[in-house]
Formats: sequence, structure tokens, C-alpha cells
Amino acid sequence: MTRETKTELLDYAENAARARGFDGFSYADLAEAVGIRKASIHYHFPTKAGLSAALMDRYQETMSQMCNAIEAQNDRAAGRLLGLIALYQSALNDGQTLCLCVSLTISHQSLSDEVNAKIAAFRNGMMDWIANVFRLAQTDGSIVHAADPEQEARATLALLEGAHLAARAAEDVEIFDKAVALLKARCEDPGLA
Amino acid sequence: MTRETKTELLDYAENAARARGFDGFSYADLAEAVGIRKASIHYHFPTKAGLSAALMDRYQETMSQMCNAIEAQNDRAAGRLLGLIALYQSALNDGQTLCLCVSLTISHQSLSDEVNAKIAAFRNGMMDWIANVFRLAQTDGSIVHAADPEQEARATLALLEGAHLAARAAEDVEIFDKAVALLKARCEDPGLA
DNA sequence: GTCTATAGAAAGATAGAC
DNA sequence: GTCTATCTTTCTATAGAC
Repeated sequence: MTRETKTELLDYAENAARARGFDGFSYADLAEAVGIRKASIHYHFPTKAGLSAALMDRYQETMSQMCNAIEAQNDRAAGRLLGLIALYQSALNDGQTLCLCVSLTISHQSLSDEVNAKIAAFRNGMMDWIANVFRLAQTDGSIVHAADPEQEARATLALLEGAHLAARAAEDVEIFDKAVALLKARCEDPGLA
Repeated sequence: MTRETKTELLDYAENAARARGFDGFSYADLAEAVGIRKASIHYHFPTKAGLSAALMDRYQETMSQMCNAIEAQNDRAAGRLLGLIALYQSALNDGQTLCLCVSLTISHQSLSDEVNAKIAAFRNGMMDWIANVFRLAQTDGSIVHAADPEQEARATLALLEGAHLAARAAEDVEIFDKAVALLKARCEDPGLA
């Protein structure tokens, strides 16, 4: 049952970090949510810094799997980009939670170098993935006005994270949809045109 | 001299909030930075919630004036958009500080309704301003592929804030420049073409 | 306006029993 | 693995002297 407690702790901690920031939740909050005493949490995660590292590791892996699934389900660049946009939209949880990476970036100065490196690696991984989508677009022509893949990737990731912030501030997913509307419009996938 | 102490407090608090988040600095930090005892800060700002409101008020006004100056110095839409991009770039302070609005959004759940309203108002004001730029672009043709002004405005603001995050995470302004490169490229202002 | 002194709560963390 | 008990530090905030 240890595994399960640890997973519950990670689940709650991730949600809390994404909803309120890394300084916005405490071991006391976790303890109450999971139903054990706060001292017991230190058995699973001796320090909060260690917890943040575990959080990023799991988040990185989950998102990576999601991206793989999107690739497997979509042959064309437009479909893949739309899939990524949908993934970020669902990560908003109705405007209540940000991408973990966005949330932790605010606490950059108080996080360990190790965790900051994980955050940087996450963004780099996402950028590589998006850049590949735009490389494919240059071949299949499914995204209009597709420019330099690396520049498109950096702009796309920034747009997605910025749209997250705007939607979180308004507690309204629709704000996200509006912010990414033009990007989605480029994915109309003329296909047989 | 009261005014000056109060201003010093606001200056340090703004920088701290933008660098480390609203939960990332304390009255003790401010006291040390400004050179008074932390109890004295409560004379100027009885509560930290009140301080956050004052911070947003001043930030809103400053940014508003900056935007007015950009308008006054640029007749064409492309010039105004480039001016705004430059404003956000300089707000990064070499990758050390975010837009206050971005930083506070993370603490959304623990902020007062009043402050959250100010944050929302700030974003709405920026969006209106950007939408006007794109409306002008429809007339003067200085921004290429200019689509619906409101959609462009929402996307532009999200891109700028997202680019801030990426640059902050890397502590490198150049990351900001790369993320907004495609947007800037749309402002080449063919002018007499 | 700024100080000393202090309250009261909450934070992350540890020791040792079970 | 989880508990009770406790430590130490830090936090926002207040009272009252100067």
C-alpha cells in the first residue's frame, strides 16, 4: 500500500502546485488531503525539494507519453498540433490548474538547480516535439504559413503557456480557446486541396 | 520623506514579487532591503493584501503610460507592436523578473477578489490596446497577415507572457527574443511597398 | 514614522515509539 | 509506514513607547 500512498501524495501535490504554486501548499495540506499525519509524509518525501523533483519527473513522463499517443493517432502535422492544443486545454482543468512547468517557473529562484534543470528539460523536450510537427508540416502542407520549425516551436509553446495563464486568471477555459484560435485556424488541414 | 519610504517599499516589493512570486518575499525581506524594521512597514501597508493591491495599481498605471508613449512615438501599427514587444523585453530585466501580472496569477487562489479583479483589468486593458494596433494594421497594412483584431490581441498577449516565462526559466532574454521572432517578422513594415 | 517587544499561527523537519 | 511529540524558524500582524 506504500505505493498507493506515495501516488496519492504526488497526485494531490501536483494538483496543489498547479493550482496555487509551489509555495501555495504545505505538508499540512497534503496530510489532510491524503488522511495521514504530516510527519508521515517525510517518510515518502524527506524534503519538499525532493517532492518537487519527483513531481517534475512524473509530469515529464506523463506528458511525454501523451505526446507519443498524439503522434500515433495523427499522421499529419495539423492533427498533431491540434492534439497538442487539446492536451494543453484539458490540462487547464476548467481553468483551475496550470501546466506544472508554468507554475514552478515563478518559484525559480527558490527551487534547486536540479529541479530548474528538469523544468528546462521539459520545455526543451516540448519544443523539440513541436519543431518536429512543423518540420512535417513543411512536407505535408497541413499547417498554413509554416515558417522555420524552431521559431514556430518556441512561439507555439509560449502561446500555449501564455494562454494557460490568461485562462487561469479568468478561471475560464474559453479564454484559452480564444487565445489559440488563430493557431488552430492554421490547422484547417486543407488535405486534398 | 514618507512618500519616499513608501515608494522604496513599492519598488522593492514589485521587484521581489516579479522575481520570486507573491509568496516568495516577506515583510522581513522588505525591511532589510529598505533599511527599516518590519513593524514599520505596517504603517505604510497594514496588510500584505493591501500591498498587493497597491502594487497592481501602480503597475497598471506605469504600463498604461508606457503604452501611451509608444502610441505617441509611432504612427503605424507595426511600429507600435514592435514598441510593445520591446517594452515586454525590457520588463524581463535580463531574465530576472516577470510581468507582475504573470507572477501574481500563480497565486490567484490566495489573492483577494479585489486584486484578482485588478489583474483581470490589466490584461483586458492590454488586450484592448493591442486590438487597436491590429485594427490600425488593417488600414495601414504594416503588419502582415493581420487577422481579426481581438483574436490577434489575445494571441499576442499570451505569446508575450509565455515568452516571458520561457526566458525567466532560462534566465536569458535571448529566449524571449526567439519566441517573439516570428511576430516581429510580421512587422517588417513594407511601408512604401 | 519608526522603534522594541511580542503574540499567534504555520512552515519544514526530526526523534523515537509502535 | 504511521504515529505523537517536539524543535526551530519564519510568517503576518499588533501594542505601545518614543
